[in-house]
Amino acid sequence: MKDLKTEEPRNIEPTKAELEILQVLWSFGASTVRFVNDKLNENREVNYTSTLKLMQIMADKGILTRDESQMKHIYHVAEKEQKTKDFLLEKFIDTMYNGSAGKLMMQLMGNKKTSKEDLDTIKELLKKLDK
Amino acid sequence: MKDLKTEEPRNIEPTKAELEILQVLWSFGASTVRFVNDKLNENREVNYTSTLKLMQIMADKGILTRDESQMKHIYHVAEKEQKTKDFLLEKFIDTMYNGSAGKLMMQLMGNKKTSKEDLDTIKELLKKLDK
DNA sequence: TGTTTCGTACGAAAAGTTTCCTACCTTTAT
DNA sequence: ATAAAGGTAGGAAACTTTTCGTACGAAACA
Repeated sequence: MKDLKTEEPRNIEPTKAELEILQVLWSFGASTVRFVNDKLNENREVNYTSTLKLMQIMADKGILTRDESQMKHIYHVAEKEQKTKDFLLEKFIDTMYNGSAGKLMMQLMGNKKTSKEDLDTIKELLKKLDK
Repeated sequence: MKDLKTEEPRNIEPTKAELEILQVLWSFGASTVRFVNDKLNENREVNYTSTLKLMQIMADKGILTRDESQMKHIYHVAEKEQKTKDFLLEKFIDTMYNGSAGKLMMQLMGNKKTSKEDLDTIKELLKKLDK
């Protein structure tokens, strides 16, 4: 058995179901299992104990930490949201665009999903960066 | 063997291992299993029959088609590369940025991975789009 | 011609992920 | 005080994905 307590906080790739949970915690902050499960059930049916189990596993992996001082444990995301998103974005760019963020940009620009507002936002950002 | 021929060509989400194979085919074009397996083995050890099996499964799912006229079957990607990438990018944006391409853009701009060249490319594109 | 090499096909094992049943404890309401 | 409601914990089942062993046919070659 590996001693998980001493493991380095290597970046872990969350599974699909884990990502759903992270999204809830990112949006609403530290929460109980009940709260997360309710949120998940707005989209699809999940049994309470399934969510509990998953969050326990995530705590074991170090993705979440929890406050057990109360009966209703409160789960926190261990890493900063931005750090995890940076990591996942980088992986996505690596696998999909051979590591070239520029290629991704270009795809975004030619994408219906990218609105005029998005483009304006970019122009603003570019101006700032130029200074 | 199940009759998969009548399946609708719904968008399928490739698994991780399937994506690796798609990347080889996207880069090098239609290939034999041997070729794909050799490429994969440049990164990690995989048994030939594992790759074969996976590509057969992908053909069953409709992700790949194959030319069986020769003994060495040639596998082709069924969908246009861009179509699959659009689909996967959209899913990524949905789960990571609540569907906002702009948010992704902003993250990219603040990202170390985005080089000056990338930014210049964007400026060029923006100019073209303005016309 | 025989043997070695290289290919496909198939099934099942192995590994990874997700779901939920059951047990049991604490809090709340009757 | 008891029942009901709601909480955690653990293990196993179910499902998905990945890997590979085995069988066997075709091609290459000695």
